[in-house]
Amino acid sequence: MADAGIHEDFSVTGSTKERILHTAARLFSERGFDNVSLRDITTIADVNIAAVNYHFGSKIGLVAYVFDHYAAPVNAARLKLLDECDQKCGDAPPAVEDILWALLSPVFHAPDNGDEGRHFRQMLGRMSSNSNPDVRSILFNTFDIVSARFVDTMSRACPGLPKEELFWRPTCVYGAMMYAQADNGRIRTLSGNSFDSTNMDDALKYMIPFLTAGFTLPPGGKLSAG
Amino acid sequence: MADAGIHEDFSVTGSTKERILHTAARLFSERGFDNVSLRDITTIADVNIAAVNYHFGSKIGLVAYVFDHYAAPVNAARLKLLDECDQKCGDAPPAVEDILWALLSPVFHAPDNGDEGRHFRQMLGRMSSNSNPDVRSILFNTFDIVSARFVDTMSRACPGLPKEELFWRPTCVYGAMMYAQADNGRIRTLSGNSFDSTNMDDALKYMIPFLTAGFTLPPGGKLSAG
DNA sequence: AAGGAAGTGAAACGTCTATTTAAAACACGT
DNA sequence: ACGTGTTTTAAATAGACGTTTCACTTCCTT
Repeated sequence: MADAGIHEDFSVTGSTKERILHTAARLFSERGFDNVSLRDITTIADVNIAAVNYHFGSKIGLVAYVFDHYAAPVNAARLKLLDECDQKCGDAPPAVEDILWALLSPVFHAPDNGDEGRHFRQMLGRMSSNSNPDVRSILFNTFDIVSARFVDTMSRACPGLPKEELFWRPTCVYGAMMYAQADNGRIRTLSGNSFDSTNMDDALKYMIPFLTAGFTLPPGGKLSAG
Repeated sequence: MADAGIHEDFSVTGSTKERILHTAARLFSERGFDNVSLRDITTIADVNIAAVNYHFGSKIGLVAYVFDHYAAPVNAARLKLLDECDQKCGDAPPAVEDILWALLSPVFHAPDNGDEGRHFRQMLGRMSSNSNPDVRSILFNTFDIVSARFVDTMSRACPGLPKEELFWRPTCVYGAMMYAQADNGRIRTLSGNSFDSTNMDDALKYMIPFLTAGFTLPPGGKLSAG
């Protein structure tokens, strides 16, 4: 019913509910939560605005559904990999690098996901610092279990690490992860944009050694070799 | 003129322009840009709503002013410290740890700033992933010079580092910095909240060794000592 | 003291927002 | 073909938003 001239080149196929879901994921990934209106979504999805409240209850219900839809398989993969970290090492401490891989690879190394994976990553990065209480509780509920599991496994990988370190080191990890996901282009222009900074295999290849080096530092500490 | 009953316990003293400035900084730091209305600000600041457009032109003019007001001394301090990095080492490469200190300490290590420093940090963390084009250009204009200088100095500290590394490593640094600044409480509850995670001396104490370890890694690389 | 700029005040502007209503269209088992 | 539950539609609702207008007061200069 809407003017065909303003249709985007992204797919707006499938059922009404699916079109809303995919369009919402794309717009949330580009503009965050507050800068996307239901009218934006329903216009591009070529759907009546009342359909959102019919299928998802409210705008916050929509974003909760979108989050769960994309986060569920990611979290499942993370927990599976964290399980393997524990099994692989027996009674010995698990490997820091494996734990970081378990946390990062399910989000970054998903070339098979195509646009969907990228939309979820950017949406996450965009909303990770949103202050809306409803958005915050969705984020907490979605990632609390795997975050707690990550810190727990990491504390066993680094026995004797004081709790201050177990706060600031994961803070560095989560910050780096979120910032890389949002891909807001701040750093790209400063470091020469002649290469593909959207290659998420590179994100893993370069970030995991970086974060591993920080996390394997002795408590409080300086590196032995300068 | 507004009802005295809803006054906050923060200071709402000074001129009209100052009251708007300080109240805006506080609210932006707590709720970001989109979730703060001019009516929120002017109600708490006990000021007529028209005063914002009179003194600052528009809402985006206000946030630009607030940013510049707080960022200018921080950026000056950063550039001064980066200059000292270069001078100290002569022709030899500057030290990675010193460069990170130059970037981080002016924001984190400012106990003398009190509430103002904290408001600026959180505001920065909250808005670093905002997608509003006007907000983005304010961020770019405010921090581009010092960011470019940071990457440049770091590239001389790490000669031979490929440009992919000069993208992903600063991404980790900026991400960790922004996430720590926003202080959204995600990690705190997971690592035992029995200590003071708002101590910004700790932020420097623990984050700089972490990030230094990552940045001093050989290109592409594994650490020599496991 | 007079004049003029600077600042403040109450009220309204038009636009956008999420949400709701109720009627119409559809799908489908009987 | 009929009736029933589900989905889609157009229209309207109430409220929040940034911004503007203009009359009023305050303050400083001459």
